Amino acid sequence: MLKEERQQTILSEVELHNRILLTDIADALDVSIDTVRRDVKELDAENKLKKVHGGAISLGFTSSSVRSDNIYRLEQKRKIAEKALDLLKPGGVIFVDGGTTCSELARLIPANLELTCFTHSLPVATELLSKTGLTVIMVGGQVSSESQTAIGANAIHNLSEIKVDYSFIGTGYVDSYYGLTEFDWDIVQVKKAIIKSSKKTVLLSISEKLNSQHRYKSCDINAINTMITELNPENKLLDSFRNHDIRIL
Amino acid sequence: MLKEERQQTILSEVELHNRILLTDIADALDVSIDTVRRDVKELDAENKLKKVHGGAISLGFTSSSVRSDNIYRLEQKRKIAEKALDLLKPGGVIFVDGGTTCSELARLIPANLELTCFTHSLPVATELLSKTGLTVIMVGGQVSSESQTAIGANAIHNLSEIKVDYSFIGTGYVDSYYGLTEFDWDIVQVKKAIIKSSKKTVLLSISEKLNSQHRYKSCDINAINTMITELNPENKLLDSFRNHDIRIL
DNA sequence: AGAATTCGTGCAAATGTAGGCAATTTAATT
DNA sequence: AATTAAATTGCCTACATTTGCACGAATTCT
Repeated sequence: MLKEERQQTILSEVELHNRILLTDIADALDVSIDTVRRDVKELDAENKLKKVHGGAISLGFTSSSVRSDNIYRLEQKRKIAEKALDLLKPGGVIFVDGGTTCSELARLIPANLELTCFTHSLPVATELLSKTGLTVIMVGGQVSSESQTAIGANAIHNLSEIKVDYSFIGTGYVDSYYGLTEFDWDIVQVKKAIIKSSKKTVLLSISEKLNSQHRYKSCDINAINTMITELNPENKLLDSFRNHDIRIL
Repeated sequence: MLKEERQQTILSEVELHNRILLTDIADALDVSIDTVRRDVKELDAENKLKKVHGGAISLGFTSSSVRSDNIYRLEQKRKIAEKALDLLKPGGVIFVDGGTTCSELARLIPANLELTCFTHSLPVATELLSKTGLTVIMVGGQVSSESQTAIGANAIHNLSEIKVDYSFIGTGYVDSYYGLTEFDWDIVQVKKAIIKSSKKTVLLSISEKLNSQHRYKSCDINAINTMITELNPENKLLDSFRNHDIRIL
């Protein structure tokens, strides 16, 4: 049997079944496992498949990091996300909300950090999946096409059964007097559930949202333990939030 | 024997068998290995075939022709998905499994069809969200990075609380005797739960997977109500599935 | 934590490759 | 027809690749 031929067979098997064992292939092709191992190593180097312990898996599954390119105020959001990273500790359990800022946080989480991440956001979950150290748990429920997050009674019920160390949430509007508010009632219900299932809640918000409000209220401002904006913590714009027992980063 | 004639023979052998061994050809044509080697070298230079260590392979057979970003056997999968579309009725409630074939189904569902879709697959959910008529419900749970689907006890529990009209599932391996089998134990548990929560189960599988099996079993073959492959329903390859009360499309 | 796989490296045997060389065949020219 | 030049072929040798095995290290499973 020719080497090329063998590698082609291996590739087909991987594409067909998504995953293969070296032992199975060695058995099927009647060559030693070392040979298969070497083949898989080569194919991996050529980016034809992904080598894993004991076998190989198809690339088609693993490689998808989707991001819509023009995110509003991306630089500010990235700055916020970077500050939030400091709160992450190995072995921690966190919740990551939907929205572009939280997605940016998800993107910046180091791949090797050992962390358990809950989320109800499809894009965040997808992003987090590329990090090897993470355990990702999707909170299910009806998915809102607008926010791409699970909402509704089911999601809220699922949230009621967990308790995380930190939740990182975004908000539509934030005001030191009116607290966190939203345009959408369903979203508000979910935010409430998230906050309830968190020991500490971290708000990620660009400064542009400060001192704005809308019709439905997620929580009072002092339900927030830590607030992160792209601003310097001493910035005047944050003054009105200082006497609320909130840590400002 | 003329050189031209010999090279022609080599070429047709390569086209016929996709590959040849230098030793075989030398033997068959009763010339020295060196001569064959030189011939193959020339043919390779003329791009008539690809020379490899120990022999030659047909150009159409080379791995470089299979780019990894297009899905394996996409055309066949699309054909399957199109057949599956006929089963969808307005107002129906369905479950869509993960995997490339089911993703293709998700992609082809008409945007205006009024349908409630459950899924435990992140890519499928994301795909379905773009259709306005659909209600999408994500089944939550720990997300497997390999399959990008929710698996584990939580997902299974969530599945236990629903009952859908049709579930469209894929499988790693299918055999008329051994039934549906998988590589991964966790996946099997989820498939079982999916089947249990469906009134009818539709299997989507490309014919290449027929008559293959692996170690863990999802279900007997007659747990499947409808089986869809890219083949014509009358195809001989499907014969072994006919006496199992399965509708074959 | 202990057992069982799996991995990676080095090694040796077998097989395949490239290039030089001489013998033979083929083609062309005188 | 004889001669010469070119091409082809087979063989030989030195070198490269491939493959299976052994063994300690690393990883995963229970």
